[in-house]
Amino acid sequence: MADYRKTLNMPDTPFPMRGDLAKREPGWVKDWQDKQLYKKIRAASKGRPRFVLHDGPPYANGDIHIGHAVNKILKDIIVRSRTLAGFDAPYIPGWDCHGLPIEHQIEKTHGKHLPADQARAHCRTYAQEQIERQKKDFIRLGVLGDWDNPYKTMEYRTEADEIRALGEMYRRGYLFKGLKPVNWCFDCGSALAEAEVEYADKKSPAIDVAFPLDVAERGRLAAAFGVSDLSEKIVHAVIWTTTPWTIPGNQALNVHPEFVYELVDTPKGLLILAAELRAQALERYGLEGRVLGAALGIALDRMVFRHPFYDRASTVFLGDYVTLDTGTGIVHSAPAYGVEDFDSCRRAGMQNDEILTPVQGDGRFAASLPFFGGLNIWKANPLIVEKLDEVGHLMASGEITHSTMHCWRHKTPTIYRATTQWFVGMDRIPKEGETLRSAALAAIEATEFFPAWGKARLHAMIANRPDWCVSRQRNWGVPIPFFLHKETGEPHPRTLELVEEVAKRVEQGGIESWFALDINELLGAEAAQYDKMSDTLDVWFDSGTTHRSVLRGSHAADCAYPADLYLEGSDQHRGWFHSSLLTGCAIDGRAPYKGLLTHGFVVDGKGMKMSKSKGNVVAPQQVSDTLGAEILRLWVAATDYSGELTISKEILDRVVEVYRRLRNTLKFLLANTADFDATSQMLPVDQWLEIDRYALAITRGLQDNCLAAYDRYEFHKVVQALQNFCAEDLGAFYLDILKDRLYTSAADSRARRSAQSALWHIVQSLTRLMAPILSFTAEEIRQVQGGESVMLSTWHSLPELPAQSALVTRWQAIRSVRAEVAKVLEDLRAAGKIGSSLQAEVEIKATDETFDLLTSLEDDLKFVLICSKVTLAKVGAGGTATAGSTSNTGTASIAAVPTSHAKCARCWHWRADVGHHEHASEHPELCGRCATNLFGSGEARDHA
RNA sequence: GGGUCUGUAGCUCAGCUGGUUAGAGCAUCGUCUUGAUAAGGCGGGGGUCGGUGGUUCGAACCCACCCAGACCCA
Repeated sequence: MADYRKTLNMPDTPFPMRGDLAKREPGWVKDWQDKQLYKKIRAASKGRPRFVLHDGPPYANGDIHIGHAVNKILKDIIVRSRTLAGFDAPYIPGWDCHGLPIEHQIEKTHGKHLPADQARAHCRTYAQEQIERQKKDFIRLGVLGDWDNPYKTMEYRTEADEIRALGEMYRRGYLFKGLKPVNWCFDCGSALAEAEVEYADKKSPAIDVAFPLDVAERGRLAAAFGVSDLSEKIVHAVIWTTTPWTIPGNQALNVHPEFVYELVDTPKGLLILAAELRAQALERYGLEGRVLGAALGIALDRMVFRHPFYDRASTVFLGDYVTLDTGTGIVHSAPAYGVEDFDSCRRAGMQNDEILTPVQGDGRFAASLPFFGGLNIWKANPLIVEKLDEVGHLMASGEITHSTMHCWRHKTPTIYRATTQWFVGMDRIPKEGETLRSAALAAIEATEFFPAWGKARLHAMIANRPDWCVSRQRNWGVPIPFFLHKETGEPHPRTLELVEEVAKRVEQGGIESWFALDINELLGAEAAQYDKMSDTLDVWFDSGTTHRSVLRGSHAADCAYPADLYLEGSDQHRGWFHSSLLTGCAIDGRAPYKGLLTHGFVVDGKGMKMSKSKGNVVAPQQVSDTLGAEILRLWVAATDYSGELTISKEILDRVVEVYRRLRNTLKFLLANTADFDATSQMLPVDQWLEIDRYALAITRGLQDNCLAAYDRYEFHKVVQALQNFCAEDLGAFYLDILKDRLYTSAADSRARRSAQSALWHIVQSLTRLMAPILSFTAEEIRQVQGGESVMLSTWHSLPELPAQSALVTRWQAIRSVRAEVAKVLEDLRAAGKIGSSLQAEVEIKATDETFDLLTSLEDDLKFVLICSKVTLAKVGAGGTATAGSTSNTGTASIAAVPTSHAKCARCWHWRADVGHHEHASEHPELCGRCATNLFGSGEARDHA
């Protein structure tokens, strides 16, 4: 056979079948940076409506993990898709720089006893190093943004603006001083964070103490226990404690509302004990007892007892936290020295100023405390036991070795101690407007949530949260720059002015300038009456005020307020979404965002969370280095992130398959439009063949779907749509049919240029639709085409097409018939009668409607069905075919038989006119259509 | 223990306000092609819709409980 291959228009493109992504991506990334692509996009977008996605700052500690990658990729997809949608969508990445984890990191490497200013200096340097490491990894993922000018919460200006935000909240009356129990180390003389507490064994006294019933309550008590007569005996509630030093601070007793308590007659009077612990307790006291009555804890609520040696009340409050593990089932409560004690007393209505705080920061009782004033609490322990014995309220005394909290620096025991802290009040009435809680709840209503359940989650949290404690006793943080009066503890009357003075200094020299500030410099003669606060702000206050320090501060020119969107993991309902909402409502009376988008966490293939110990961690760097960041991006996009995102070897393998399909489709499109010059060879749509117009119609359908999905941030629908389009609409249908025309008709014929016109538009549309997700590949396509970055364009504008929906309906019907034909051909193939479908001739008997439909395609029907010959016949309903294998569709009966003709050496159709045409003498192996396509005026085609 | 979610073929996802034999792509198996070729076409197999009860003429979809998992609290 002669070789006619070189007479065909074969596809040709430098776009490789394999992406070789891991190897080539770093080069592309560098190229984008060298060309300053982000800046170019900014310039090209200038003047368009702005869309601001405000970056939630990752914490500047540790290398990025898969969760960071998901977050940044989602943001990038949004920024890119909004850019392509015609917005000016800046992206200013940020970092959260202050806080305990960094401070700890410095303590680990430089020791635990560094002077504060040195520690701060190390923290600043360390944070910057971490930022650089993370930045490199983020950029590697293909994330576009202003990486040369990110925001950092440790930027001097940002620190200053945060202080101003605090001042504004103070001015509006949301800040107040209150008490809160914190871990306290006497050797540090300061509060400890959870992470600074270690547990170690300690020997403590263990004592049982009797609290006498207030005489006024005897009647109520008798009734509660169902006892008619207390026979003038003294009644005691007995508690057990390992911290005698807390007895001077006792202000209440706690019982569990659902436990059974008994009134027990003993030689030492009537004792109240939990039924379950009575026997043990009596044994400890060496007493015999007789149960007089029983009552549920709830019956004892608010019953008043007396302090064992001070003349004051100790009232019973209910507490679910009371257990029956040890002791008596009754717990003594010193609200200043225990978290549960504090909470139960506050819940019962005790005010801050009612709470007794006899223990000083140095571990000694206040001088004014009767009996024990000035004593160190540990030294006072035995004296307190003695005192209890002396007054006759010590029921038992022993020792216990148990695990208790110790300072990680000094290895000495720590205590809970109520200290003065600063709070943002949720329910305080501000100087003007409503409470912060109601303002925040209203702001939630005004916010759009993706997905919708985020609203319920945030709402529940805001509705139930306690006041926000914003003060911390730390070094590496933004200061609360207040001066407190030495006697009253109240902030200076000119606090607002002073805050601005401090802010100005911080703007110049960072938070360090506050810590270095001499109080005399700002207060002059008043200095002697005031203390300079040393507290810093909760780091959530740092990131929570970026709507002011960044959106309206350092990056105001590139941003807008309020932001269109905040996007973070679902944990941020209690984090950044939450803190930003509170500061936003306190400062501006509204949320700093119009919309909130949340994504789930990454879990392994079995739905379990990732952990080093389980060995199921997938590192983004490793995926980038093996499969390519593009695969990671596609995985993120293909996953419904509203729940958990699952990742595993198999899942990534499947994602690679999706990528290959998309890539190869684009390769085919590029290869078949390589010789097509859109500016000079593009045909107007009305000259296109019908199937090409249909292809345009479904491309528009795809684009509409994808744009709507991008608009709703439903990227997995984009991926699904692109994949189905490439596989079904293009690969299995349009392109399969098109190959004959593209390859065999004359290069510059209308038939071929029509196809190429459609393909060119499809490439334009697809390249941009995939660009937000497959950003590397989209740019690679642009390079092959010799154009500028795809990110400098907007969604492709497809040509207008009249009667589009009728066209789609019509071809949908044709495709249904085609699917039936394919089954018949498969039967023939399975029977070994044909190989290629072109070897078959098809006979379709159709009812009127289908007959007319197929007839309208004229001779081009055979191309649609990819067989060499089709004959049509009209039958009435229920008509059957006779020859070959058959299949009934309801509208047509289909038969297929192997052709009896010869195969054309060029177009591979099997036709009667092979060797029978005017050039047959020179080209006996060609068919008539190849002869006219090669030497004549070309084959006439209108439909396919 | 509380709050907010998730659970449909091996994988990723559809499945509208409950209504005929639960869909798609990928993977898998078979096969064709060798002019998208470490590609492409065609066909087949594969699901007790997490489980159990209930409401209903009818439930993947509504209700209750249970199981497994995620995030945030306690």
